[in-house]
Amino acid sequence: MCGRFTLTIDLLTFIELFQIEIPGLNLTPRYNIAPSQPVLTILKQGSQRTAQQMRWGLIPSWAKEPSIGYKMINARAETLEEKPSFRNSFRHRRCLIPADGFYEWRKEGKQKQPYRFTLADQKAFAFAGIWDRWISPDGSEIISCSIITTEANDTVKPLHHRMPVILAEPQLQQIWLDFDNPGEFKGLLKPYAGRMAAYPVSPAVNSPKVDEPGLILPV
DNA sequence: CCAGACGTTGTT
DNA sequence: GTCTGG
DNA sequence: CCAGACGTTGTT
DNA sequence: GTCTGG
Repeated sequence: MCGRFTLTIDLLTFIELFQIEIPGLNLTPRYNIAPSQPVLTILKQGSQRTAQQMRWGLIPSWAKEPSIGYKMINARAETLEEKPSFRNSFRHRRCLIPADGFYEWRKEGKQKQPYRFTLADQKAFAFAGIWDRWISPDGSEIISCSIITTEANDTVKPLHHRMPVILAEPQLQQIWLDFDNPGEFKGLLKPYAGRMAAYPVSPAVNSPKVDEPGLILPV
């Protein structure tokens, strides 16, 4: 599962890691990115990469109401090829969603204790994402996205049985954007096999309105 | 044929 | 309990 | 994901 | 838009 994440890197790191320069991009560090908010994504445009702000929570093009997006923040890797809401996006509209951490919660007594997960080296990575375009009755457009989930790996398993698909290697990220043959992606949508780190953080992160550096400090 | 759903997570 | 908002 | 709202009537 | 249920 993935319902909250972070992206705290600076612009130079972003350019080096994702091989894309976006004129005028203001990469404000984010410590609590929540569903329904705009997220920074990377997609392929011809042979180039381009960046696009999207709403997190995929609204299928045929939806009558945009509120359906609140239920579409994650898409299960196991059923991507079948689900009417995701299938065409999976085939034709994949994206990378840069991040350097994500949160999971565990009930501890009556409290919900949040934990932050990162790669062991703390470097930024990308979630595998899909997107769609929705046109409202008045003609305005919303581009929205969903984060793919898979089984949890050994680091996440103690907290939850699902985790987002993490693409850490630039080569895998490129394949995710490029493939047009299903055989090429099968290996990508697996629990992350590299080393990760996890630590408890302040419950201040529970409120999606809070977005400040203290949220990623260990408690 | 038309009507109605289309999703995930977590909890029981 | 369920939906919307962030 | 979690937090917070969830409604109508009538009055200003 | 496309699939499932009736």
